[in-house]
Amino acid sequence: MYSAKEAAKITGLSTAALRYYEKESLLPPVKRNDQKYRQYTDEDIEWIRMIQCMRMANIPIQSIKEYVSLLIQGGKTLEQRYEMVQEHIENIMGQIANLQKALTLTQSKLAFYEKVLKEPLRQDITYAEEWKMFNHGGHV
Amino acid sequence: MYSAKEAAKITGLSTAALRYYEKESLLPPVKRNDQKYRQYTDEDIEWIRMIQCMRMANIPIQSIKEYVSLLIQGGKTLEQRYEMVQEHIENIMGQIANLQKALTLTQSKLAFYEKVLKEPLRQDITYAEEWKMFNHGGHV
DNA sequence: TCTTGCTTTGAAGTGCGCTTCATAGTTTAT
DNA sequence: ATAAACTATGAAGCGCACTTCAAAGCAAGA
Repeated sequence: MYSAKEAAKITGLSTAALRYYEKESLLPPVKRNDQKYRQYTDEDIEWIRMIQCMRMANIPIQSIKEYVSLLIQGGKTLEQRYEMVQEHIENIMGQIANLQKALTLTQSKLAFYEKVLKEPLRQDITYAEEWKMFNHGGHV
Repeated sequence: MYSAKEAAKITGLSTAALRYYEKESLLPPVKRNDQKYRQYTDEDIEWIRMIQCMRMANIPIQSIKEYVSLLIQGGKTLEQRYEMVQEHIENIMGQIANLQKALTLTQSKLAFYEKVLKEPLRQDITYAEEWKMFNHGGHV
């Protein structure tokens, strides 16, 4: 059992974010003690970690909410969850592909700068020249 | 020379977004014709593609603005740009790492669902059981 | 007792990256 | 001549994911 502050520390989220997630039904209602203070269980913490994993994949709160709703409804929603998870995977792979593209381009930019920095005479290059040279390498 | 609408079509951005970028100094002031209408050159289009590449890497507008500012100032800012680009690369690699992590977990989730779907007797699994089984596989 | 520190709540505020609106001027087609 | 289609501007609005605020309750230590 963890207090709000402890749960926040463990997960790296703010107590406000935890309350927000609960309010948005991203996690089931957290148990309270006599003083109405939240008492996060290990299960709650794991649940939060699952949410963090989904957020890390930039899955919107609303989609997580839908997934969690199905999860709570149980076994009969298995196929829907299966399809959702498939979509998530495709989404993540798309994001990775975009980032890889940007990474490749940015790395070639870095290589370009390295080259120019090694040639002191060329450091008076203008931005007009730069992007011409850079684009010649095939931008986007 | 392209009209606002043409530039929008070519880049896939809205004309409003193009004006917004210009307003925020993400691209140098675009030339106008007699009627004050914008006339995007091929260079402008390339510049916009560079911005799109950076946005694809989730680089915030403000950072792009700073980079562009240095770019326009020219050669003497080369080292600063070099450092910025290095930071961008690290940032992108970090994002990819996070997504890979999320992808791996999501794929193991999918595998779990596939397995359960192949065992009709187990489809009455509850969410409590599910995450126990799933977490046992090592969540996050 | 009184302060410090934890907690609660709903409501309002924030920052980002645009989008939409309202108003107005210009060009083209019918 | 008139309507349709394009452009311009500043300002306001929006969706998202939280954060911050304001007011209040409870608990332990000086």
